[in-house]
Amino acid sequence: MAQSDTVKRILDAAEQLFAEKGFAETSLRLITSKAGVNLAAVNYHFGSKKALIQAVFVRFLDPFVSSLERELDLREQRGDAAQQSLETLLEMLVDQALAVKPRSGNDLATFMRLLGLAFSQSQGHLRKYLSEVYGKVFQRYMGLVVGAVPGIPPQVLFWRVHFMLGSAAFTMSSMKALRAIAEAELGEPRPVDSVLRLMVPFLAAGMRADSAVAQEQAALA
Amino acid sequence: MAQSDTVKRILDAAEQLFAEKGFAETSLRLITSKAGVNLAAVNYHFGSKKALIQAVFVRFLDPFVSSLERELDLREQRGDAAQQSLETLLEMLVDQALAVKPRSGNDLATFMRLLGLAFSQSQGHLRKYLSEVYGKVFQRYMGLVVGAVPGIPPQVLFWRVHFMLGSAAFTMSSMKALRAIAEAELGEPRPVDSVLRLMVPFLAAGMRADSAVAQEQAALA
DNA sequence: TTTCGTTTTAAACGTATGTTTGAAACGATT
DNA sequence: AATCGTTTCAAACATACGTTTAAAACGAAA
Repeated sequence: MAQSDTVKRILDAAEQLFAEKGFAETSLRLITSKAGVNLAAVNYHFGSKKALIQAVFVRFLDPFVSSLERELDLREQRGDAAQQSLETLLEMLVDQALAVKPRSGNDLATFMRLLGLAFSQSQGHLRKYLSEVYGKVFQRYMGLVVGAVPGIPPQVLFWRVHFMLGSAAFTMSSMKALRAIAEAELGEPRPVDSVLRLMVPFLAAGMRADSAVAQEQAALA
Repeated sequence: MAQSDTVKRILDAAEQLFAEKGFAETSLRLITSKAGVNLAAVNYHFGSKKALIQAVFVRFLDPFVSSLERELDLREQRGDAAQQSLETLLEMLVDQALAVKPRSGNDLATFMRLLGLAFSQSQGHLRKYLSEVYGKVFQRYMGLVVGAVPGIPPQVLFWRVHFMLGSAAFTMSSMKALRAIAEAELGEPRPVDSVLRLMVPFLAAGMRADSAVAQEQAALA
């Protein structure tokens, strides 16, 4: 009883602090004091700070990836998997992200920020771990994305996928700061989920940009 | 004589190491030992590590921003400033970046990575400093970009600009790793400058995506 | 109530960091 | 050759971190 409670308190505190300050900038002392547990509890229950970081990601990524996988299965057995439009595929991702039911004191912005951090701030160990655990689903999804953009050479497609990834990762990891700027400049900012949906047509249009032009651009170095 | 030499050696070492490992992960001891100078030299010549980071950025950003500003002046007095196409504006940025003459042992990838780090890894002090020093040019350029995409509501434009920024920042700061992956998957990877040019049509198409669709997407929350 | 594995605790350990110090070396000027 | 401001240097300082330790507290089972 006490065990799972301490573990949960640590995970909650770590999740929130990581999202606010990043990994390296968040010390175990800060985490444990916010969680109201002893400093040594992290090493006792998780083994190390690195393992704690991984545990935080597993806890919030597992439901997301599971539900994404279920949705992929569903669409595959409906037989329309191969003919998904790019927009539909991107919307699916947004919907799955929005569908993850938030825990107490843990809003969508926190989820988004962690997702962004996973790419932008991840130390070697995290990137390796995440690609081991979730790489298969990621590649399955990316295969569909690639299939939805016909007529683009593989080399160009590779980079465009990562342009897309970068746009999403940066936006999500800077979501809080960007919404603050938007509020100062334009008044009441969009809700987080609305920003996510705004990305869909932007990314889809970029993926579909004329590839002949792209090749030409890139050639005249 | 000895003075400027030590300063330059420190800046060179710091620039390269920052680009390789990031700011927090690069210690002063590593920098000074690579530079072949005494540890205390950094605090003597720059005052602090933060000031050193700023100095590194000033040294490589100044020529870039100056030449960008000259180009903006040129186009403005030619009178075609207001009617620049988005592609032309983006190409201008790429060309200016490519035109910065590399110092010894300092290639384009290093420059790109630092530029990416300026957005993705910047601590508070750096972001604040950079926006103080270069904010005006940045806004001037962004004004042209916004002007080149008519018919998009300001709220949507705001977010698309940052989608663009994110794509560029992420790609540049991960350039080395991504090129390594591209090599493993697709053989001989594109040169760095070619990747930059590949971004232009992708970003331009995203910026011009149908905004009615975008609004609609964002509305059905 | 005693026992025994689990969990919590306060304290210390070892290491790494940025910074400061005070003396030594240097180099141009007088 | 003596002087004096500048620069270099080895060493120490102060602090923060992740981790380990050993004893204490706990809680269910015997």
